[in-house]
Amino acid sequence: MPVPVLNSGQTSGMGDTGSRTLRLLSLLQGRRWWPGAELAERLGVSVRTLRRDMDRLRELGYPVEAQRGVDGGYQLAPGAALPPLVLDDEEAVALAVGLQSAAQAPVAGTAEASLRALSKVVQVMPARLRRQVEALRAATVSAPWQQAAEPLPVGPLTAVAVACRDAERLRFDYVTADGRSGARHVEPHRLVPLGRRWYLVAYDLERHDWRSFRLDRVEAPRGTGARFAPRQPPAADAAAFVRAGIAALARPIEVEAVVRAPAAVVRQRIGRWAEAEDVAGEAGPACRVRMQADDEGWAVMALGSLGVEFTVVEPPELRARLREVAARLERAAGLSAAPQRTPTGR
Amino acid sequence: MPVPVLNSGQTSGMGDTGSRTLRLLSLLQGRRWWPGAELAERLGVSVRTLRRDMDRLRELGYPVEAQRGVDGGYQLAPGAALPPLVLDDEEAVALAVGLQSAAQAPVAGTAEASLRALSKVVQVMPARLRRQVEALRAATVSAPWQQAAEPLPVGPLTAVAVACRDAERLRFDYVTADGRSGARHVEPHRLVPLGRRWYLVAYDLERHDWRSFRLDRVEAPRGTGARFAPRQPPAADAAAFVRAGIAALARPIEVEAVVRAPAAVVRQRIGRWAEAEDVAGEAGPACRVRMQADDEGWAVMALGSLGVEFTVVEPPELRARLREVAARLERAAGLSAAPQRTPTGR
DNA sequence: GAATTGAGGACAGGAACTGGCACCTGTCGT
DNA sequence: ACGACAGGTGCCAGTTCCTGTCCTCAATTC
Repeated sequence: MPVPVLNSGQTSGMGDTGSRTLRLLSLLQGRRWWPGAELAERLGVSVRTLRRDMDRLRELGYPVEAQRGVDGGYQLAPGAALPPLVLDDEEAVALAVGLQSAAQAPVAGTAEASLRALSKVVQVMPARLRRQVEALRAATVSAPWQQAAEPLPVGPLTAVAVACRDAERLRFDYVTADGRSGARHVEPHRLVPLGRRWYLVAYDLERHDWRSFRLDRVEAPRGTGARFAPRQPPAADAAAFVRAGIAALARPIEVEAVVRAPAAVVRQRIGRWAEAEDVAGEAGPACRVRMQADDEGWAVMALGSLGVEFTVVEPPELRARLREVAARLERAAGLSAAPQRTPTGR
Repeated sequence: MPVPVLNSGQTSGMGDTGSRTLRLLSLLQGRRWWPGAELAERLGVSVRTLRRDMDRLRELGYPVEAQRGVDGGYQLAPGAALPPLVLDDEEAVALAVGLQSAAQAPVAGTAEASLRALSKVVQVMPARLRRQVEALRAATVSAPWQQAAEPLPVGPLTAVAVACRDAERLRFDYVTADGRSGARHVEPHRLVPLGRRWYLVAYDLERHDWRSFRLDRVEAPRGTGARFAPRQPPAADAAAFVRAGIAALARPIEVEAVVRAPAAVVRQRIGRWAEAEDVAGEAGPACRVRMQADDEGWAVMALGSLGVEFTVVEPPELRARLREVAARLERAAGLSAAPQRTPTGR
């Protein structure tokens, strides 16, 4: 039957209490305050039964609060546990888009949880909604200069996450750092957010060893359907394993700079990607900023965007890059408005 | 047996089929594949009853798929409608953080939906989780240079959204553009995402007229508990009303530039905030970019971050700003590593 | 104090749920 | 091809639970 969501409609004679309870939950989530009479009418039951439904909800642990007297009503309050969320299509799409951007740029502790939640949603999301999410994803470049972290499509990300969760073997094509590509067949162990990227720790079934894969180099991952018994992981901490692996290859640039602004301001702006500590400056507030970047352009923009004076301390190469960008901006300012001019661009 | 959510406990004698159905849903969402026997055991019912539960779910519209034979099992597939999501605490926090950042930087069509979903979650979220969200929010500055959109705390944003949804009067302090602050008492009508900000369209009960308020200037909004009957809105399209209001005051800068890169690349990087169209360039690909910004620095960074040559066409003032930034970067590059130097900064 | 609105007990009829059993139907391994 | 496995279905009997109605309280507002 074409049930929209938890609601068969007028329900002429059917007295299915389970579905009704969910509808009630949905109604309570959709508006803060409801008069009992209206709820009863919407659910197609008597007021007495509505009260019984409320009792049921309360027994299940939902903090349904009621107000008596004139203008009384019911309301769902924050409680100990989170009730099941009943979302409509638009909300689900928004949720997926939001969660995805949260998963892309992993915040402290929420990355894994974001991914788990995202997997749950995507797994049960109708195909048409998934297409919407994919379409909107293109619009959610979180930061223009953050090209290092190209947004991953939802599908692959969650596909891998689900495979990890369910201990399902995985096949994909992988492009190594030196550009060679090849098919892989692995037993996925865990997804690790590190820096601004996701890494997959997995047991490579052909190389018979543990490997870590950069997720943005994983192409077309697909579960094989074959489940496996979890192996002894290569390290107690999967993140440590990945860190050890990538430390051997490309190490990110360690940037250190002195910025003529209070540390608080810098933290506010660059946030999680930098550490800032105030230093004594004889010319107004200043702070020392340390950050990691795997792209010089990124660091330049992050610092330049602060809008205050700064000096680069640590990687001398960065100065050349700064001059380069400065020159480019200078050219952009100097050129006439006419689009045709010297092709200095790449 | 000690089921976390949706379960009152062992329920000695009560045959709570509704709760069990939800638990089943939760289990199915938490793992892709389940053998029937295990599910039955977890739910404490016979396999026969489990099958009936599956039937129930299917009747409710959930696409439960089953696999027969050795190694068979059940799995919840994407279907026509979205089932209620059963999330744990961490996932809920991640969801709130993600949705909030999605709501902060409104993407095309998802802003309102994000906010709706966020309201639903926050409304029923236990206080301890709300504190976690608030704590994590600080870490989610979406883009360093995007200082224009200081992140709004979750509380106020959703408080206003809920008040709009439920037609509840609202009190708050408001700081006008010229710095005066005062208490307001309004009937909130709608939240409108415009540019990178939220505006509240509301009927001001003291000034007896419709006003639009910039949400980041709204302080400590709190619902009064008094509900009101919706008035005739000031305009069919709330967004138009806001647009008319702010057009009278500070109009954003219209930036036009020619960038030496394909339009597709620019769109990818600056995404939703700019329109780009390819133009014929005799020196490689080029495109004309139009964007709105209410901050010159923003525009400079957006363009500068593209990493390619460009020229500013439209606001001549922007060129001065470009030179200024270029000079600053040049100074940052030229200065010695020692932090002490001429205080050219502001 | 009256009106409103939720809380809760009692009751009777009826609907629905549960477990068990038999049997069918795909799927996979031997 | 055969058998084991696991889900699908029909049926039955017993029990439970749900629902609407009627009535009385309790809290809140005017």
